[in-house]
Amino acid sequence: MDSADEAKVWKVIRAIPAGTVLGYGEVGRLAGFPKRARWVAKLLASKTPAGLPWHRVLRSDGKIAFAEGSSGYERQLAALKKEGVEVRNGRVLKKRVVTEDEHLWGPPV
DNA sequence: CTGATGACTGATA
DNA sequence: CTATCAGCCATCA
Repeated sequence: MDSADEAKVWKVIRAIPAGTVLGYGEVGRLAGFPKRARWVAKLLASKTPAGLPWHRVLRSDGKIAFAEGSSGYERQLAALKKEGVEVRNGRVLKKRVVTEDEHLWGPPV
């Protein structure tokens, strides 16, 4: 895994609009890695850059990936609510995704 | 090399 | 709706 691959992932995550969420698998797919959801999760677990909106990344079913009650869970939940995302019992309602919007890959940040 | 593990996913019952 | 199961893939003992 080169840092270039990681950079793609960061770029995708940074492109997620506030109040919107994406799944690990979707982030991986948009970054060009269809079957690396776990790898993306691993990246976030250890190499998350400062300022990255990692809290906008959830499981495919819209639930927070952390165990309920854990510190990470609390932090992510708070951050999501703060951005206006509706969360019910650890699950995000009306999950809005950016899907295949190519403008995502427009001008470099 | 082998097997276990994990911020995962999709199919099935 | 929840519960299992089988893939998936990088990392580590």
